[in-house]
Amino acid sequence: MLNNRQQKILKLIIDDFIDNGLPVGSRTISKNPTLGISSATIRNEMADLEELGYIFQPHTSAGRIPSDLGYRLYVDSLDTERLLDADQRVLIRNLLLSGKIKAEEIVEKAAHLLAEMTGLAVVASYPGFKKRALSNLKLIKISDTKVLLILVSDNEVVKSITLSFSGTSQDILDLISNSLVRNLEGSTIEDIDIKKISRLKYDLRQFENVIDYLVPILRDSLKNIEDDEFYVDGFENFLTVPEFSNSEKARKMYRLFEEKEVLNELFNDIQREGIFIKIGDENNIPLLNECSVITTAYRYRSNDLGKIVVIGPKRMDYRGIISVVEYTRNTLSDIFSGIYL
Amino acid sequence: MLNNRQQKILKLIIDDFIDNGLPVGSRTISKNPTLGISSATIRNEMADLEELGYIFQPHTSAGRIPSDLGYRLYVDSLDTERLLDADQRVLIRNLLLSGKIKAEEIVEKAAHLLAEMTGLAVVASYPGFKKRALSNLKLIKISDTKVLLILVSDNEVVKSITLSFSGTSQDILDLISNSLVRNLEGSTIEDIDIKKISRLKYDLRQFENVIDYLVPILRDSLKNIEDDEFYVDGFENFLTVPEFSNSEKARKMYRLFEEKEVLNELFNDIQREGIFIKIGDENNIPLLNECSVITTAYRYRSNDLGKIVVIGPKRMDYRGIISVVEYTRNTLSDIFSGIYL
DNA sequence: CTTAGCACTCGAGATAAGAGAGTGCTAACA
DNA sequence: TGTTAGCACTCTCTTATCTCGAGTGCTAAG
Repeated sequence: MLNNRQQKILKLIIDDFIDNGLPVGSRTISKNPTLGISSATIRNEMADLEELGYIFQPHTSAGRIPSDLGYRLYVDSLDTERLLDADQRVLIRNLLLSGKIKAEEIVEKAAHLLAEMTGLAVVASYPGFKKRALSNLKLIKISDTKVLLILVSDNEVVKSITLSFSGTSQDILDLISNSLVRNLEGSTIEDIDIKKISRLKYDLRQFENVIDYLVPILRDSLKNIEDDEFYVDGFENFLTVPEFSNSEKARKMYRLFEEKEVLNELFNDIQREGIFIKIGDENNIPLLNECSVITTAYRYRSNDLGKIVVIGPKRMDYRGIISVVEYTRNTLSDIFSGIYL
Repeated sequence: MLNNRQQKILKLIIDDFIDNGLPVGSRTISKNPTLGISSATIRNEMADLEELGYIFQPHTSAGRIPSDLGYRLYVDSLDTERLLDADQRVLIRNLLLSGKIKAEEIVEKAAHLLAEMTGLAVVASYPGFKKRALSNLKLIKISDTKVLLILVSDNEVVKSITLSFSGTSQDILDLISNSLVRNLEGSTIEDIDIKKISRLKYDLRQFENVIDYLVPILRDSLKNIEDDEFYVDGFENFLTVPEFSNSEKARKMYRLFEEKEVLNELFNDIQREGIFIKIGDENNIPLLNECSVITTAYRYRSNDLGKIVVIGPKRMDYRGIISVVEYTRNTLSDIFSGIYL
């Protein structure tokens, strides 16, 4: 569609606009020595690029700004070769490996790191839980009226639920826990139903009344487990972007990051393998029509564990950001897959 | 110091400024029928109030704005009698009592509720943990290389810590857990030291090597427990306040809520019983010099459990907000003290 | 002590003028 | 046929100037 020179000009326009945020004029481009053509020629090419929909003018007699289509072509033709130097790689890996070993905390650290390195907002979902197999379970007495149910999945994620449950000793809870583990181990957590739970009745006939009391409570709390917690970081970065520093927009953006339904929609959007980018109107969520959204999934062995979403203005350093996101995703996957043990 | 009429005028000025956010002129005040004096007289009084430091003019020929001192007098002379009607009380109580029974979640719900009802930002600290006595403990195997340590305090708060610890079965972990509970129960969590932990050696001589491996890991992780988690809600409200919608200020504010050291400073400030208010420059944190900060502690029986801090512009509806904060605090204390069981 | 009257101040908003960046078009040139 | 210099034109942004009006402080009379 576009000839070589047009592509080159488009790239120069977008590079310049990403750097400066101002409409790019023909003179600016003509100064580029690798091009060697005058501003008048550039103007002609620009008029063509505009007609084709890759750039537009905010008003007559202004420079050009890339359209969503322009950004799309730009992003698709980026060579996403290794951009990070060894130092940066070591830095990311060491930070992610240092200290924390709780799955949630590692994800949070990765998201925080990404927010800092990209200067954008980052939302991450925690490792999935409901679809995983149960690997361990424990009931712990908290008070006379409360018991904590701890569930461990085979991907090493832990959830705890407080139950209203009174008048049982820790010893009996231990027996029940052991029996439950024996009976439920290996089941997918979302598949645990009352039948499976009820099996423990046969194990522990002597505590029948306690178990009759416990079973419905257990069932209800297992039903209520949700995989819809998100970690948000770097929102403040939106406040520095001129396009969003308008208080009303900033507020709407903040709201967006707090609403689980919207985040669920964002996270459940179809996506390709690897790094997936949606630009402007390509986003289904209207509020993100002025943004670009970069999504990727971190993995446990060969299954998606959770996702990381980077959100920023369309005017962002795609190359750099893609590199950082990709390397962070890979490192995270490696950590969860036990490469670094 | 101030005569009756002056106090009345000051109150009217502040009420008007809180409502409208614009400097208050003498004519506006003179319209008040309960006063029955002309604007010229008001002007004289205003000049006196200004000389005494209770109000000031943003520029010559503008109306008056309350100073910190003015707000202080205003707040101190508020009758904080019951302002909430029965409906609101029932609403708050029911919302806090519905559903959640995990301590952290109840605090979060209360903070969220406060943020919504006051339209301000709310920061809450979770129930204290380190200074409480240990009431239960459990080691749970997560994977071949990780063990989860669950600690329960006597005020029913639960903390979990992931340990790097490999090659032990859940059965042995159960034995160790039981012995640890026996040996440590009742100790303050921050007082648990290597001596106390080491006692379990005598209980479980047959697992001596496992225990030698575990003891330093346990000690280190107990040392690292911190009571410095905060829940923040309602930041978006700052984005609607004209005084703060300036993006640079908003960003600084956002930062403030993310920095643990600053929040620690905020929470560890001296405070009186009940509801404690700091206005403008009374705040030690420079960023809050344009804000009023309302602090209160929720309690477990007769000990402070954690604090709730409401932060907003100095121009806020003190009466209404104090009432809501107070009632929420009391309800929260009642819930934690077991009144509603 | 209170108040009407009045000159004065100052910010906010409207209007106008100019500068400057950038365009599209035309005509000449290689 | 593609490229370029030249030029008139457009539109935003900035700055300066003016006016309006709310509000003040002061004075003098009630």
